[in-house]
Amino acid sequence: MAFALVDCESFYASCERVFRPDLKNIPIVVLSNNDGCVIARSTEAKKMGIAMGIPWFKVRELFLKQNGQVFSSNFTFYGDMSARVMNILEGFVPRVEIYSIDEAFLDLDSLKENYNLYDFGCHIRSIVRQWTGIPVRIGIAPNKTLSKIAINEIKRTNQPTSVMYLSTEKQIEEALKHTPVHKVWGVGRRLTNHLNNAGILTALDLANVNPRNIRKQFSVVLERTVRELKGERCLDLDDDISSKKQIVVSRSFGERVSDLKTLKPIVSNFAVRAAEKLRHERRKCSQISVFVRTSPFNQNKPQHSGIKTIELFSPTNDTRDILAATKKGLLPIFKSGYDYAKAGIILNRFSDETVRQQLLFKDPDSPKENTEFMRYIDQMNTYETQVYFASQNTKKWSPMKQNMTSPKYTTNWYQLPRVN
DNA sequence: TCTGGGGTCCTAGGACCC
DNA sequence: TCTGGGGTCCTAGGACCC
Repeated sequence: MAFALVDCESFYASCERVFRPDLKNIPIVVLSNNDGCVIARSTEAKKMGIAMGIPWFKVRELFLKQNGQVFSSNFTFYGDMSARVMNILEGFVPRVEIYSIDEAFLDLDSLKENYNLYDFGCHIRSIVRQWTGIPVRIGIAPNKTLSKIAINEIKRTNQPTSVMYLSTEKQIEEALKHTPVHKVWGVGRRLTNHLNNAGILTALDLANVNPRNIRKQFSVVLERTVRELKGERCLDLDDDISSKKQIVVSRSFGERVSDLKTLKPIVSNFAVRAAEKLRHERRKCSQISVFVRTSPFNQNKPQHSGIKTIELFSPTNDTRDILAATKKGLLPIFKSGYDYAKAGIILNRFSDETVRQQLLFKDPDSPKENTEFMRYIDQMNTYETQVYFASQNTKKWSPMKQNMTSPKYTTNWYQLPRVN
């Protein structure tokens, strides 16, 4: 009984390298939107001491002086590369859970009993590398939490094959002994403090406590973690793609926004994008939240954050309904006199697209809901937005600063790589 | 000067019901 | 005048993840 965790090495940085072989061995960092902070680093950049999440302005000088290469984030490209990797993985076993853009869990229980899982891992790794150019690590263990531990062990010991199989109790114990408790999946900053105070410093310490006591003192969540460290399987694979529960579209602004006239079209853009995502998932939603907030880093300026949730009479995925609700939600939370730094839309309460609720009474704001109509708009906008809604900001998707983006190598005909 | 975006799960407490 | 106890559902917020 085992799960495998496949984890792409420095994913965004590796993507940038696929079509730029000249960047081999060169430190690479990828920045968040607005070129705000560092969200990915190649091994070389990590060695330079560039921390994850650090604001770019703090390390810029040092990094460029040492001939580092920097990229603005290019999520269209990374998303496409991710889909290619996941597609390959889905060819190996029937049950795959795509956990994040750069990680997937594989259920290996369907394989024959005498199958050599370690060799299988090496095979997967070499195929993914050959077909996509992306290097992956593969951790194999009896459950999800331990497969995460296996990945950490590959990093810690610099395992040359990048594959590790924790099968015997002795191997597991050895790995746990070397894992500080804050590296355990599900143990964050708060819990680390509490656990350390209680004398629990390593994953092995945590594995040796009584799960019932942990539940009483902490939570069921941590109890499950403890049980998994002991080898029990508490977390199953979730390979149901329709199980998504919410869709969020939000951005920080490149420049602060303080008037409603500017804010409205920006938020409308978020709503349009959220509705597109919802239709792409073939779902409808019946609850929409709008939020705005000032920058929490700007302590000497007045702070305000507001969220308004709008309930819909019947589920919809029509952009016009979502725009109408967004407008209704934005007005009560907007207060003038503040410099807003971020806003967003959250869609909740999903149902299947085919569900159509009949209204008992005809409501004056009755939903516009026209699936066919929206389908045509989506088709026209597949590659580039051609049709806008009147309330949108047609110039830019949001006021965002981004200057160092690589080409959309794999998704745009005009940006294909050239061989000279 | 400059600090991401998109998710999940759990819990406490309020509203409401009988 | 006196004013219960037990339950469910919902929401906001916290903690965590990549």
